[in-house]
Parts: sequence; structure tokens; C-alpha cells
Amino acid sequence: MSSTSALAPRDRLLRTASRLFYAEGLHTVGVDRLVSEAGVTRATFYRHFPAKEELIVAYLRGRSQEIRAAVAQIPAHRRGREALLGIMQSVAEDVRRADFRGCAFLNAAAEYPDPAHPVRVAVEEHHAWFFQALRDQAAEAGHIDPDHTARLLVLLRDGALQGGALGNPDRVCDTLLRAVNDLLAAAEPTGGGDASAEHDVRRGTLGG
Amino acid sequence: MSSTSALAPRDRLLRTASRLFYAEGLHTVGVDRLVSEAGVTRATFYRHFPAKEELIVAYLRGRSQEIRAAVAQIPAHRRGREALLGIMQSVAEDVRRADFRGCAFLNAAAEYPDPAHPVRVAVEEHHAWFFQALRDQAAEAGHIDPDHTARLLVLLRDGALQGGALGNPDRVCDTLLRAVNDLLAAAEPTGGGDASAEHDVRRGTLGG
DNA sequence: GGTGAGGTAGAACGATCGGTCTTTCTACCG
DNA sequence: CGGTAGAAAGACCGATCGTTCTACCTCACC
Repeated sequence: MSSTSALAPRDRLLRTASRLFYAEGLHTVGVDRLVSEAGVTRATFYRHFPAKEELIVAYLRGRSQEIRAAVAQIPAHRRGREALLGIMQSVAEDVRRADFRGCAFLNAAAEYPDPAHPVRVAVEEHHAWFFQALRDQAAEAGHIDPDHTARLLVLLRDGALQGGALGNPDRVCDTLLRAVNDLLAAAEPTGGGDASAEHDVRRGTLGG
Repeated sequence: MSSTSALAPRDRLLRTASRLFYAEGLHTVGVDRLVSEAGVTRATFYRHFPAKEELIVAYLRGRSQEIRAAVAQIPAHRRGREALLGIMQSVAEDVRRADFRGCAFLNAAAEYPDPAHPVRVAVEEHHAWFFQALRDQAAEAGHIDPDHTARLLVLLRDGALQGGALGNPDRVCDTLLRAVNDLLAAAEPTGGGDASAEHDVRRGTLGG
């Protein structure tokens, strides 16, 4: 309450929702918890969001916007291969975070089976955007099959995020980054295997 | 109801739980739905399971047993590489199923954040067993780094199952099997025997 | 100096949650 | 034949769910 009391009620609600929804799940966190931890009354809640479901969608859209902003900050001189490396490295960073609990979007999808549900639509929008972002960079890097590269990177991301929430995060990160390294080395038009051009993925940063 | 009325109440409960929990989620399916669709009364429910949570654990253990039985049926002459391929192909088969909705265990973990919770323990038991099964087969296939092979295969499985529940299942299967093919071809000691493989083997490879 | 939007506070709504209870019926086993 | 265990049927419990409501306060703005 003290850390968020300076914000507007709507922002306090959104910030609290982001924290609780991610940490504990969508169905388990009730409106009571939300309003009490945000220091907001129920009336104020329903003034800003017509239903709890709308807050969930807003939470997901907000998280998506954060990620899109981070990717958009990649400087022009780091496009292509460097960008792919940076994106996947930031995924690894997420996995290592102390409060890491998997992918917010995949977790949300697990709780909302209906593909037509607004929550699921928001999840699939983010997923589709992420694939497109990877595909664009793979194409810029001159990959022979940028679609396949992007699909495989998405698959690796999903696996790392959901598997990393169960097992040892450091090991999962290592496995992920090794795979990314090998994938990029092999999928590049230069034929891969060029030892002098090799970088250690683990040192890269995204947006920093 | 008609399809399960011949079974014992406990089995009807378990079968109904398996169907509903997987299709709709753990928290969204209530005891009312469970008992009414299983054609069982509440008293009977609580005679067999002390709490709904126990039914969830039983559902997960049952699914785990099915998978373990399938893996155990792999004939002796198909151990090692053939076994790894077969296991990953059965993962792809699952993704293509009409009622596919992701991995039952990862979906359950998404709903139960507490690592000490019995549901989460059951999930992690299955995940650990699956890794070990892959590791054993990778070792039998003579892989240089069976731990890495197994970890990467687990990561690919998790990504395919959770990503496949969102996007196009056929495309996800294609991406998965291509990656598995390339991984196995490169991680084997006899490998392709080509010059590029010897460098890749040391680092572990995933590419095409 | 109203006026009204947006905030607080909190009671209350019906529905549903997981779980317990009593009662009656049925099937099996000695 | 009688005894007993398991299941059916359904009322019932307190708690919590998401949601709506009334009542009062505050403050910018015309």
C-alpha cells in the first residue's frame, strides 16, 4: 500500500493485479484481495473495470506492452542475429528472476480453455506478435528459413519459461542458450560453424 | 453418463475428473459438476477422496502412469535412439489430438504456484521421471552428453505442448520433429560423420 | 456557491464454492 | 435369514465468489 499509494487508483489496481495474478493465478485471486491490497474500494474497482475479466485482459495487455517496448528499444546496429540473441537472452534473464513463475500468457491460457474468450485472445495476440518479431529479425539476419527459425525460437522460449518454473532455472537457462547458440550458428546463411564470429550468448543484454 | 455407468463409482469419478480437469482446468471445475457428470453423489465422492485436492492428485498420477506404461512398452530392440524418437513422436501425436489442450501437468502447475503443494509435487515427480527416462535412453544411445540431450528434449516437449495449445498444431509438430531429428543426428557419437558434426557435438547442437 | 465526477466506506445481493450431514435403498455374504 | 457396507438422494453448512448498492466526502470547475 505504501509503495503504491502515490499512484492513481486505476494504476494501483493494475500494479496490484499484475503482481497477484502472476504470482498466484487468475482464478485464485479474488476481487476482495485485489481491492484490499491496492487500497481501493470495490466501487472504485468497478468504476474503472466493468468486470474482473477486463482487469485480467488489461494486465496481460500491459505486460505485452512492456515486452514490445523492450524489443522496440533494440538499437539499429543490433538488428538481425544480435537482436535474436538479445531477445532470447532476456528470456533467460526472466527465468532467473527470483519471483519467476513461468510465462504470464501461457499460464493465463491454461486457466482459460475457450479460444474465443477475451483473455485467450489477448494471449494469442501476444504470442503471434512475438513470433512475428522473431521472424522479422531472422529474415534480417538472412536466415534461409526465417519462419522455421522463428517457430523454433518460440518453441524454445515456451519450453524454457514453462519448464523453468518447475526445475532448476540455471540449468534450464543453460540448455536454452546453448540451443539458441547452436540454432543460430547453423541457420545462418554463412553456413555456421565460423568459430571467429561466435559469441557467447550468455553475455548479451537486451535494452541495456 | 451412459458411457461410464458400467464402471465402479470411483473409476467413474476418476474418468470424469480426467476429462473435465484437462478440458476446463482445475479451479473452474467444481465438485457439483464432478459428481453430477460422473453420476455419483457427493457422499460417494467424499467416501473415496477426502478432498477435491486428492482427486486432482489422483488424476495427475493416473495420467502419469499411463505415460509411464506407454514408455515401458517400448521393445528392447528399439532402445536408445529409436526410443527417443518414438517418445517425441508420441508427444507430437498428442499435440495433434482434437481435444488437445496442452500438457496436463504444466497446466496444473500454472494453477498451483506453491512448490510444496501436493499437486505441484505430483507435477514435478512426473517431470523428473520424464527427464530420467529420456536421459537413460540418451545414455543408451551413446550420447556424449545425455544430460544435455535429455534436458533439451524436455524443453522441446514443454514448448511444443504449451505452444501447440495456442497456435497451429501441425506447424508446431513439424517444428518439434525437425528439431528432434537434427538434435539426434548431431548428438550421436557416430553422428553423420561429417566435419561440422565433430565441432557441434562438443557444444551440443540444435540446428538444421 | 452550487454542481457533478470520482473517491471512500461498507452493507448486501444471489450464486457457487468445498465439505458434512441424515436417510433410504440395494447388494453381497455369513 | 439377518447383518453390514457402499451407494443414492438431497438437505444443509459457512465461506467466498463477482457484483451492485446506498451514503457520504472532497475538490476542481463554471
